[in-house]
Amino acid sequence: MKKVKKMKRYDELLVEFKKILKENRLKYTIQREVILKVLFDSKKHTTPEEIYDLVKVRFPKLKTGIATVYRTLNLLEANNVINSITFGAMGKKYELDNKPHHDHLICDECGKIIEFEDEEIEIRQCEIAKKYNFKIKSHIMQLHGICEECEKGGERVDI
Amino acid sequence: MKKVKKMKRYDELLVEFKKILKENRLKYTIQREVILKVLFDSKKHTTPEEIYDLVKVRFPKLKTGIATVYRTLNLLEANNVINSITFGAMGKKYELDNKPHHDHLICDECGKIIEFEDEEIEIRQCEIAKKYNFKIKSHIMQLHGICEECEKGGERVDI
DNA sequence: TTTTATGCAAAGACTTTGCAGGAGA
DNA sequence: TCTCCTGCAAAGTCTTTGCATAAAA
Repeated sequence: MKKVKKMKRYDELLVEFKKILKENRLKYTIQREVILKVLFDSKKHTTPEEIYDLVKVRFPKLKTGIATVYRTLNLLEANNVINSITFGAMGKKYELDNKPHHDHLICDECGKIIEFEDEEIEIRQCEIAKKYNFKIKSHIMQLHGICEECEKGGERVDI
Repeated sequence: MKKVKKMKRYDELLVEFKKILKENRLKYTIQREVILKVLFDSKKHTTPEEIYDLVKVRFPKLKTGIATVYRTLNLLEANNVINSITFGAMGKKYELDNKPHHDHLICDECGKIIEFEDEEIEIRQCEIAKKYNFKIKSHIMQLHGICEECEKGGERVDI
């Protein structure tokens, strides 16, 4: 039941990604790799628009279109290389599926996201699922509220 | 800490809604009530489009525009009369905030939503929040997977 | 050579907004 | 009367799609 996920290095991730491409008869392109790289380096949850901008800044010679970003994100998500998370009005954000399972504390004031893991909750979730004969594949848990800094009147932080 | 919410009758809900309108110097209109009524009667999570259609079917004489539906939903949500929940690609859905706090099991196959309550998880969430000095205002927990019927190869159900 | 990707621009889906007329307080 | 609402249509977002060209296999 318990699946421990080890943080992958970038080269491992790339090998895995190329394998997925091959299995689906898709082609390796520099745009696809660059988007993966940007996601790998991003330590936060990132919107398609932000990814597009990062690609333009870091690889200015490569003319990458926003459509390719969307297409690649959909591809990566469909193959479980990345996850998406949707906040109220803030839209969809992506992160690499490259760390142990975790959930999120989200500050509704500054938008900051704090990640945490809690085995006890995971266990309880399995029990609940069992009660309903439901087979859990994934879950989303977001605790919304006000973070310590905002409570004290801190500054605005980027997510 | 523990706030037990009793299921309200429609007349109680309406009184509360009128109070909110008054407090915000907003006007009572038949469109606003009708949208609230449709939400009250709907036992499922409902999209703006569905609410719009229901209003047209149930109150055909009233020419209600989709813009009013959106405006009213935003108003109701801002005043915590309704909650919204966002599923992956299925868009935003609303439900009356009129039952004890609960979370959702969501079948990725047929889209069915099963609601459940679990005090143990709520307690654990408070502990986690305390650890991060985070003040929780609300939370979202969705367990995604396959429901019993779909696992057995059941039929498609509307949410 | 064959197939799939890409960028661009156009189209789509969903939601919000501006406005003039209409309804509530 | 004065203010807020409404429907309509137009404008905004965000995302996807069609197409001709370009790049990978």
